[in-house]
Amino acid sequence: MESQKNITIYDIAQATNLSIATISRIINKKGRYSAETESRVIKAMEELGYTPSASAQSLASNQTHTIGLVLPFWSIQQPNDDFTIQFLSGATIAANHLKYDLLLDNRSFVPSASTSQIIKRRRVDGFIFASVGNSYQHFMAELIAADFPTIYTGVQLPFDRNGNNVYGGHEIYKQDFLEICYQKGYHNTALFTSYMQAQELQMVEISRQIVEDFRLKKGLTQEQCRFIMYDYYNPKSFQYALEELLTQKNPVEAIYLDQFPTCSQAYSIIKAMGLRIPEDVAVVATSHYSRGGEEFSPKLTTTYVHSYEMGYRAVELLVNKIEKKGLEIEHDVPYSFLYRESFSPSKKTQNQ
Amino acid sequence: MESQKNITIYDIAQATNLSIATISRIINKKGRYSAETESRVIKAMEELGYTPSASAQSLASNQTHTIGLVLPFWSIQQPNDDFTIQFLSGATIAANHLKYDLLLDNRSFVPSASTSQIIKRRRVDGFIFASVGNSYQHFMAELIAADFPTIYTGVQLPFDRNGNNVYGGHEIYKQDFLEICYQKGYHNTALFTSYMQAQELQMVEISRQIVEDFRLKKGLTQEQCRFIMYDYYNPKSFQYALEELLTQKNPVEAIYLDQFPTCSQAYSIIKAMGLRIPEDVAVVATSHYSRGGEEFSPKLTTTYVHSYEMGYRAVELLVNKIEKKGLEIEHDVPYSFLYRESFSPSKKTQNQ
DNA sequence: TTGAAAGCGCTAACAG
DNA sequence: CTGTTAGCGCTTTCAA
Repeated sequence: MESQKNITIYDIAQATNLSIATISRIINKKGRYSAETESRVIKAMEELGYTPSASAQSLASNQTHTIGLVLPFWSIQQPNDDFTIQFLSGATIAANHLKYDLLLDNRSFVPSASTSQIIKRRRVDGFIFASVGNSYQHFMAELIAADFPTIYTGVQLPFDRNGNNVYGGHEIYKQDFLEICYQKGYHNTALFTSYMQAQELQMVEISRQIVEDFRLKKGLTQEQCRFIMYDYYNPKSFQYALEELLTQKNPVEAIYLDQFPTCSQAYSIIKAMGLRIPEDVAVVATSHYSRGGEEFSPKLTTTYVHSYEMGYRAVELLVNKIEKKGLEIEHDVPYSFLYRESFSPSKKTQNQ
Repeated sequence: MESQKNITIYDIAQATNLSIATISRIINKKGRYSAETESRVIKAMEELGYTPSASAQSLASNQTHTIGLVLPFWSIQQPNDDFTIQFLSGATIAANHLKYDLLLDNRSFVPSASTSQIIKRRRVDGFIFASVGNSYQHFMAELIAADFPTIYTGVQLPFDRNGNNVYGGHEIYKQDFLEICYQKGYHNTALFTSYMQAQELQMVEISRQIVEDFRLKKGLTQEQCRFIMYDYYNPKSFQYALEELLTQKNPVEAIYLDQFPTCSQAYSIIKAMGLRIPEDVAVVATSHYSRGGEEFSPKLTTTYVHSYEMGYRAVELLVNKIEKKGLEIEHDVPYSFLYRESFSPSKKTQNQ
């Protein structure tokens, strides 16, 4: 490895007979300089293969052009997390466009760290919290209170008065499913929620609440609108639950699932019982990428949560905040109800 | 937001009546200083809420304590990528332990960027390329040639003389599957490989090659050991292929799949034909997390690729390189063949 | 339009 | 064991 002297802004100042101040202006496209000077400088930079040092820039400008990204806690190995990977994709692309870097910054938020320290460390210009649950609420509250650029996913939090969130319809799409079923003439429905070891039960409770609220609102019985929690890693648990629903006096006509593997299982079970999808029972599930569901047969109807878009939007919103551009950016990323074969737009016509 | 003066190393030098040099030594646990001084300094740092500025440290020390992580190109939305998410988890944890940050650095590698510029930008101390395919080989070659700390996943590349890779058995476990079937008395086997739009066909070819090589080695016919490529998003394509294999004169006795959703489909199809797993046909698949397969019924036998471990190991190796510790770290992360119900350890005994 | 010079906050010889 | 001092490479007034 050649130990050649690192070429700096001084070298290119020298090469062009200009001062480093001018070079700096040109690098940052800031202040005034003649077009002629600019092209001369750019030429010199290319010839000498000059690239500004990121840390020198940060130190002098007090900006890092870096976004801290906090993802759900990693140490527990869990099955496919489409949300995270899609969110990450979108965030990466957006960061590229806006010329920011993404720092995976779970490290800043160790229990001992104080928010002010995190801010003062000046490692990043802002933070994005992607679906991290409650564990980070404390940090988020402080960050937001300190007016440090912060964006998080999900519904707006009580302590957040400025809408620092990007919302993908999380609590909404399950409600909508129930509503749609109700309107399309599906009379017995069930909403399944998976439970995995060591996962926050809070999510499960939210779903349970949605179902209860819906029942109340429409005056439905437990039988007409069920909430069912099952153990993800115990296929029998799901199987028994589903089989029972399918064989009772008034069998379920539509089910909602939150995991693709479970959908596959559901398909197996239903077919094994000699029932048809969607004629005998309709199936709907959550997906985080657009084609999710197409690999099923019959193709699966999904509530497609635009996780990719959410990641993109989160970065846009954050950069807007960091650079105080004051643009009006929509915080809401609506999900799509993607009708496919497993759920008929109308219950009435399906048996024709 | 209070515009209070930022507290720096000078402030804490003043508060303790020491010089900044001593403070710096204590921050970095480098050089000599008395225990008494140390505790005094630490106390002062806590009281004043001091945190060193990351960019100042980088500028002065020419180290960033940051690792650039390059993941497979994101713009194409694809289904669940367990490898990536697990790899990322492991890398995050390792980086935490070793006190490094992870920078998602697809941005450095835009077509226009030259490797030397990337290095000179000094944004990171080293790079990890996780399963990025051939698109980055050019960069990797230059980086390695320039002796810049670099680690990548997969088999060692021809231009890499130093073993800068971490290997998870990728080309091996499919071979092993065939070998195990052969030994256990499964005589007709098929290895399925999914094909997704816009994905590199190269991966598919590697699998095809494995099958051909195995046939040659054992003197098997096409019927005894098949390679089958199917369209992931066209379930019928898989279904027809599998049904045919199952109904021919000498039906397949064991199949290998590379996608979980496809496994689910296979289960459906097999059961719908009135066949049993594993008595009539055994099923094995790749998984990237340990419990993957348990959600199937009967539980799925998998070749469990330790992606999490690979991520962890990659970071360890890279840091070892960056800090020139010269530790002997194993590059190989063996996969595990996890026997579960869908594949009997012995074909002979299963019908008892 | 350009230049001079004072930092930004920290590290690392070197001297004591 | 501790202090002095010269950078690290760039940004940013303030003058010219």
